Amino acid sequence: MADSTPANPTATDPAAAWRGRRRRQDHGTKRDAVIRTAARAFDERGYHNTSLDDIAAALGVTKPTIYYYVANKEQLLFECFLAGLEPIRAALRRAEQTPGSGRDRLREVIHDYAVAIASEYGWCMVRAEHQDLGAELGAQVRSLKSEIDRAIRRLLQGGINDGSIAVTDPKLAAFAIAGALNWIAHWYRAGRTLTADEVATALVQFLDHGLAPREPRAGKPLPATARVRRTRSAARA
Amino acid sequence: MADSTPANPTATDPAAAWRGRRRRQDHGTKRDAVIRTAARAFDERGYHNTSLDDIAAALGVTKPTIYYYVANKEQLLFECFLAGLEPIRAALRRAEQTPGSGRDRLREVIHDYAVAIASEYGWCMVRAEHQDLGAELGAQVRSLKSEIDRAIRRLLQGGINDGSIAVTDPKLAAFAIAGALNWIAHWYRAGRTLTADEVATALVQFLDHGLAPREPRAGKPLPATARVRRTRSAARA
Amino acid sequence: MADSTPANPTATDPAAAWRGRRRRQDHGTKRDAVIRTAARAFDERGYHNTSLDDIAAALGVTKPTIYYYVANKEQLLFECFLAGLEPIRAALRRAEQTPGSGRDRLREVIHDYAVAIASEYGWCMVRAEHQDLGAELGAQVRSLKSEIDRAIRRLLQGGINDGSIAVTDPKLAAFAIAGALNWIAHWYRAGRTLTADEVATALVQFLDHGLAPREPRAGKPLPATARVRRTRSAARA
Amino acid sequence: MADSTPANPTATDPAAAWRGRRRRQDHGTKRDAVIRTAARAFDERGYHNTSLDDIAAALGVTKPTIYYYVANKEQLLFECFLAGLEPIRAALRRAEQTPGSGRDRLREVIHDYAVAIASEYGWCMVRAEHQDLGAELGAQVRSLKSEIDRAIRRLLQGGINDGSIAVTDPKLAAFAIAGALNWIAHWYRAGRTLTADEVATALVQFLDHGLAPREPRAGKPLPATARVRRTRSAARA
DNA sequence: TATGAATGAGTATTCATTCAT
DNA sequence: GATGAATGAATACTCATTCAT
Repeated sequence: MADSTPANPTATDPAAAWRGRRRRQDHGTKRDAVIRTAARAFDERGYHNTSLDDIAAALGVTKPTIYYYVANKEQLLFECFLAGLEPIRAALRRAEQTPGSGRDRLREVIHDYAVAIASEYGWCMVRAEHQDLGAELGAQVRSLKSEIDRAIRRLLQGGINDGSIAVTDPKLAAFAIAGALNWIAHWYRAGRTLTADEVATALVQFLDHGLAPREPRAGKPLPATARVRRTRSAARA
Repeated sequence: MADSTPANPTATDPAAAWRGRRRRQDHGTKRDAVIRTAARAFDERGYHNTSLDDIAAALGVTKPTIYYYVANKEQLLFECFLAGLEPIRAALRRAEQTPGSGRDRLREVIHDYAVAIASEYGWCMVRAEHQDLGAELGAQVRSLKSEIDRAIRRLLQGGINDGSIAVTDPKLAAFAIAGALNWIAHWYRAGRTLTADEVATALVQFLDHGLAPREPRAGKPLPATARVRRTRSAARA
Repeated sequence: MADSTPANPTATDPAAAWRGRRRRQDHGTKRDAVIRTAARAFDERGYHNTSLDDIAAALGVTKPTIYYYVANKEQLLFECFLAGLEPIRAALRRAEQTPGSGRDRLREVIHDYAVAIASEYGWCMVRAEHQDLGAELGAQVRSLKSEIDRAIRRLLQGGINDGSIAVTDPKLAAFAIAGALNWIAHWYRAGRTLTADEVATALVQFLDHGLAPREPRAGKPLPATARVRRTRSAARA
Repeated sequence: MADSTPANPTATDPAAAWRGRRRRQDHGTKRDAVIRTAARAFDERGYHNTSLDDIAAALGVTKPTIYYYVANKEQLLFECFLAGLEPIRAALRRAEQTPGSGRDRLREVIHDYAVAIASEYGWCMVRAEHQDLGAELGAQVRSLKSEIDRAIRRLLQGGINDGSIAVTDPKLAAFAIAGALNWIAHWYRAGRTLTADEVATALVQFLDHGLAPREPRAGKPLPATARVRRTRSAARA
């Protein structure tokens, strides 16, 4: 699912996966193309308003072909979810291995989380209904989501403990943060005014300070270096 | 749609609207019952996984009866949306006529907005897909939603102007706030640990200050009186 | 069903039957209004595309009211059929009591038949499907229609016997004549260029001579007096 | 749609198209079978009294299969119409390229038209209601029908000009002729006493001369050769 | 690998009809 | 006489899924 190779034609045009003619290894590429195309279609039309025929058509393939790559529609949605979730989990793993105040580490996570939600998989992660996944996969999704929720609460608690964060109710704060970030999937469209990175940065700032005017010496500016790593290929996608 | 009468049996058990035997005037009550029941069903199972038969069954009525009260399923979803939206619009109207700093007024709105989203109509307002409403109603919903977005931005700007609010990007701040609040529809279940009012209050606080530790004298405590009006019947619904 | 009274407001505006307030006798008038309105609706939209609600709406009445006047929708179509058929049967009765050559008498019948088909009941007589009437009424209609068919064949045969008519196959000739006349229900709209009487006269002429050029002395002109009785109120309706 | 091959089993038993096992190319045959079966069902029970399940059952297939071949029920009716219309249009094309008096050419057309109406598509061409086709297809049908009407009027006018035809009003004559022929769809059942060709011939004769006794030398007999081409496979169908 | 063809199951919607008032 | 409210039954249409090729 990773398309870190910047020059990956199937990332922007998944249907291209069926045009090239290099036999071997194609399977993975094609499967990714199926999933990515599904994610886009779900995002545009919603899960139930997207038929497998729609997805097949977008891929320039026929419906049964999709079944060659995924077991069924449910599975397809699940894969979209996983694909989108991975960068968030990576960010959390990174945060756990990074030194720094709870607040700084949380800010990092928030930023990367925001970028992930702004991806084409945002819809599948945020707006897809658990009921559409059936008992089995639905439970898996729920579990993955709550794992993330717990990780964020853990970061919050860490910040509270080290004095870098002050929130009264970490559980609700986690929900608020998640909400503000997940909501990106509702309004953000890539290619318009803002890049994913800009959105992420602005949200970090808002969630960091809230509405209240900053006191003179508060909020020592985020060390510039910390932001350098950003600007991944996905950021502008 | 208003169920200000605290002792309204059909608010908790809409099917009751068909059990009483006072013929006339029932029409409005019954229609409300249909809409409320639909909202609950959509919330539980999602729009597409809820058949009109499900709703009819929940009401103890047959399917065509639903068509006696609303034109079609789309319309039904739309009515749920409107029913849920009304308290938010009322809160905004109230805010516009209330004196006070932009920040105080926005806090009020945030609180009431949160309570509204925690209602049984939350799902319909937040999670329903515009595509499911068709061009006509979809556009109406979009327009109503953007009206609210603009109102919030206006409050933010007011606060920025009067110095009570400090956000760099009011547009993104509005999205963040809306997201944090709308997300309630994803996780809140009435009747569990928290009341809607508690959730609302906690979110107000978080959005007010963000993660940053409060500086000594900052955030003069919200005058206690301001919170008095709260605790409406809906708050615990 | 007869609206020979020229000044009958309910003939052109059946809904008027519910506006007047003369209690007694109204029943018949209202029933006629129901039937006439149904006939018009069936003509415009077809039987299956016309709901009883449509008819009720056209009458400014509610659906159950219709059931006060007719047993059911089938019955309603049947009544329309009967209403339209009556003038044709009258014409046939008249022909049987009229002296003259078979050809002259048939011409009379053709004329009146044409006018009847051009009425608002034309559709119900010609285009309604027997299956829509159910076994019982369907059989009645079939029987009435075949009665008319037989009467026409009898007239033809009379003409053949008295030498005024020359057709090889009276059965097929009867079908051809009926077809030419019934077809009026497909194309004729009252109030446009032609009156029913003009159409009738033209068809009489065509069926009388066919395509073949008339021989010098053939077709002694129809005595002018014979045409006088024409021009009934219905003719222009 | 052409079943020129006399030994085409699917012409009489469309369901046979699903029994053979020659995969490829069947598509067209099967589609024809669907249309032909629909035409028969509509003829027997009427459009609205025929469910797609009925048609599917007659084909020994399930309902969705029908949707594999046609877009919807409307479309199905339209295809029946087209299938039936084709021979008529062919006849008109032939007439335009044939020398001879207007009257002779019209007689040819009348004959072929009659045979076409006597086919299993007769009902769809003549009795189907335009409203059942929706705006789009309804307009197409209307246009095709009026094209035929105009062609007949043109033939009439040609005959009038060359003196072979004498009708006062070509427009009404065209309606009368069309009516006499279309009416076949109401009364003719294949396989009973008369063949389609016999009916056609009789109607040609009647329309040619009308009721009036033939004058001694009028109506030079139709050259026998002209009738030779007749007797196509469809004639008895 | 991919597809043409088929189907089972489901669902929104319509409407004639009934009946208590 | 008339109506508001309700319902049973029917039906077009969709779509995920399968399978032989």
